[in-house]
Amino acid sequence: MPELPEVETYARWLRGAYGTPGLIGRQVRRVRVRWPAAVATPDATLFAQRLRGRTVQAVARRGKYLLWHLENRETVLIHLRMSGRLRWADAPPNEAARHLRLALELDDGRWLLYEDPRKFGRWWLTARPTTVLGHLGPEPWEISPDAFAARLRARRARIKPLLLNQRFLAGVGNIYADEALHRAGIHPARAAHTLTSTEAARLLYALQEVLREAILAQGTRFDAAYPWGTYQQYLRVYSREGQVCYTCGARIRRLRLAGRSAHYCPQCQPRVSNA
DNA sequence: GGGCATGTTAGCAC
DNA sequence: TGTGCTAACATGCC
Repeated sequence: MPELPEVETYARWLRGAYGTPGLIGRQVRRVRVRWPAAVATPDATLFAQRLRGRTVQAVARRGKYLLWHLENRETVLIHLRMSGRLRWADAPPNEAARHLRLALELDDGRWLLYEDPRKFGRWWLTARPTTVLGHLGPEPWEISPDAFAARLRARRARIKPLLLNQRFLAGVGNIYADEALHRAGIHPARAAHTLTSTEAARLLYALQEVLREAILAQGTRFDAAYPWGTYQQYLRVYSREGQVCYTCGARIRRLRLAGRSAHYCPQCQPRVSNA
């Protein structure tokens, strides 16, 4: 579920924003792995051994990954995928706790719980985070409009699935891809190389704006999978199939592209160039 | 029961 | 090599 704004919100929360003490400076006292497959590397037993006693020096984000930099130069990486979530608890997790996959006790007595109903999320502990992150493309604010336009010209894929490709661009998921394409007036099935440089620049700015606004809103809350966020009230196309476009009054449509839903306004986002 | 889901990857066809 | 399609991962919701 979480895309860049939701993961960024988690990173800020783990740094102690939003009124709860964070993770910075805390030592991990105990590690309980309830679902060993949640740990990608090393194996769950080794992961627990190596993480115990470590101190978190900094929390960062890259794309949709959360990063904890430890005092021994190792890094914890977490990808929440579709349904992973984190929360604080004051007591050890109940043995019957449903969906609990991993739990950490800190030196201040609190527990950080990782729950993941669908079991898609993964944790890594490594001295070389680039082995996990190396494939990621730039985030939308790490590329110039000219460079972005040039990369689009080199691709024949349709623009919407391309925006979801983390090698091409890091951090953009289904919600914000749809929202940015609508804001830029670009049809999701347009071939990337047919975008003019004007359209490419408009799309890049739209991505930056949508993500920045969503971070300010602490992300988008749809169900129990993500506890915060108010951006759902600003969505203009995502999950609005059949409803009226706020811009032009046409009915929002849904399209199947690369196995994912694409929501768009047929009037604001024509199939031909809109430069 | 069927279809859907804020994510990612592998295998295969073209 | 790039692209698209399907399945897989595993579960819950409508």
